[in-house]
Amino acid sequence: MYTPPTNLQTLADRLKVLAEPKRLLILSLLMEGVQCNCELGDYLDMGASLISHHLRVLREAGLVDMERDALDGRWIYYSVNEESLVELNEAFGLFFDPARIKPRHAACGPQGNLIQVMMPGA
Amino acid sequence: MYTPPTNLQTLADRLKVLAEPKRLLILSLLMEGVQCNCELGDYLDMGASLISHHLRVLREAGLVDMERDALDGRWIYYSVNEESLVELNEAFGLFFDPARIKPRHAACGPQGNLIQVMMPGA
DNA sequence: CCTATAATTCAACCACGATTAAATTATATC
DNA sequence: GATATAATTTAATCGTGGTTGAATTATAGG
Repeated sequence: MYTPPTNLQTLADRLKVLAEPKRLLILSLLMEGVQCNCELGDYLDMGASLISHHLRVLREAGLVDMERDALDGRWIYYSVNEESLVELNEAFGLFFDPARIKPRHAACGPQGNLIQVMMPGA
Repeated sequence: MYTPPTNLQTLADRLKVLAEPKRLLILSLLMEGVQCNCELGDYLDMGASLISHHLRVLREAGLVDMERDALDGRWIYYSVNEESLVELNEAFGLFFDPARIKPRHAACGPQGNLIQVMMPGA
């Protein structure tokens, strides 16, 4: 059985979290310094419940952190976890590196057989 | 309404194509020089029909190319489209760049009001 | 306590896409 | 033409996850 270079399941999990336009939108806003659910709601035209849902997914993936306001605990501020973003960038860069592309090796089909015919000893 | 830096829908579309472990597996094999459906089947323990499905998705996304064998047209060889992989890498690198993270600006909550109190002219 | 606010959780609905097996296409060989 | 092979397409099933509104939690202030 073929064993891939990196853990594909975890890579796919991370990608799945990000493969959602509204989550990318939220992440983008968080990167630009926007913070709490209420303000996100102003920008995003989504229900607070839906924003909470997406924030939870992002948080469980380790991409964002949350923090209650010290003065008024009703307010929760979200921010992007820089470490996880660095990791993400590295993982993507490694897996989708064009340098990984190797030339074809004709192991099947007539081209593959051709090699057998011309190089019987191989 | 907030306008994100890049087209988030197209970015999400690309991510959605890749957010699938078996497609990542196929892509990984293609990058390592494996070519046709039959051989992929040997490595992947999937039905040919499912492999075809995933290859189609990857092809429609522009990530892989297909080519019929010149000698025996029944065989089809797949390969990774290097250009699209380069683009992908760039797009990911730009969007998930940790340098994009800006410091918080407290526009709401008590912290936000605090600014109003202390700097009424702002 | 009671009310108000910020946010989350819950329950229900719905659509999209992975998966499977059967049918179909395309090509080659006799 | 008839048969075989490589691969795709089709049709049907099924689970996961986005979406919504209502109920719930957590906190603050009178």
